Amino acid sequence: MPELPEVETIRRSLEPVLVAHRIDRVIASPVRLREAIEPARWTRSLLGARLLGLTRRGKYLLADFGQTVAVFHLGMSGRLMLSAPGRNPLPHTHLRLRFDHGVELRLVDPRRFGVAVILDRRRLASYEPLLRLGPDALAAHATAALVEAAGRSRAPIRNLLLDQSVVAGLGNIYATEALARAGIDPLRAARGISRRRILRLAGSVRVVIGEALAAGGTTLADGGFIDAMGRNGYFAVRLQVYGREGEACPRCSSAIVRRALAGRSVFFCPRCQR
DNA sequence: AAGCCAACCTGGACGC
DNA sequence: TGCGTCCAGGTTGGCT
Repeated sequence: MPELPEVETIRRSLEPVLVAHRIDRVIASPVRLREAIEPARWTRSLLGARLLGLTRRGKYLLADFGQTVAVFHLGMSGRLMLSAPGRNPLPHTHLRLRFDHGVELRLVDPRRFGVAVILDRRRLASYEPLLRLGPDALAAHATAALVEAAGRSRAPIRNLLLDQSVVAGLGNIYATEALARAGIDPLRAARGISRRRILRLAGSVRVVIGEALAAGGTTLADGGFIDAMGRNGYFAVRLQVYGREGEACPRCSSAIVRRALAGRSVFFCPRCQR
């Protein structure tokens, strides 16, 4: 579900509410997400700890508690939400962190593809999933990283955009939309695309992510994404091709096509995207 | 050795 | 109503 704009939207909604507050209760379920949650470790590490800051790397959210850092990834169905401690938790609530001003942060993740780990600050730098990430899609050198990787790769350009070790933060929606705006066929081998067009694609990535951020992310019809305050994102109405199989391309009115690529849907206009 | 793909899960939408 | 099938915003490890 959440790609860079959604994770950043969540980060921004949590930051003013939680930073500088201490945790006074931890309720963790020993559930298996991508890695197992260890309740005792969460309690031991976080009880009494003050949240110093919230940062984001790609789709990962990092909560800095000084000694320790909590690392979150929301997978496909994860939500971080704020609620009053007394309210009944939603099904699939795996983690509840109550802060000293009576606000509770809850991690809900039905499909359990997410990540919630507590790391010693010293071990943060050697945490594999973060080590693997390429530059953040919003970082200045993301463009250079994309140009460089595209020059070496025979993979379809859509797959390259999804590869977090090339550029971190893009998922299927924004990769698909960036390709539409750049007028590039998602199935084309990265290496076969001119440098000039890859540069244009890098620009489209930046524009799409920027617009999605301004809209507070993408909430599809199923209502999957909401920020920590329960608000929708409004970028769905601006999607040009994603989820629009059979609809008219906004530029040329040709029917938008859906294909499976690496087991995932990709949408494009066969006329505008070459 | 890069790149495909099944697997990890649940839930919702759809067809019969 | 119910049951089966397909699909979903992500990542990884194993295979070719």
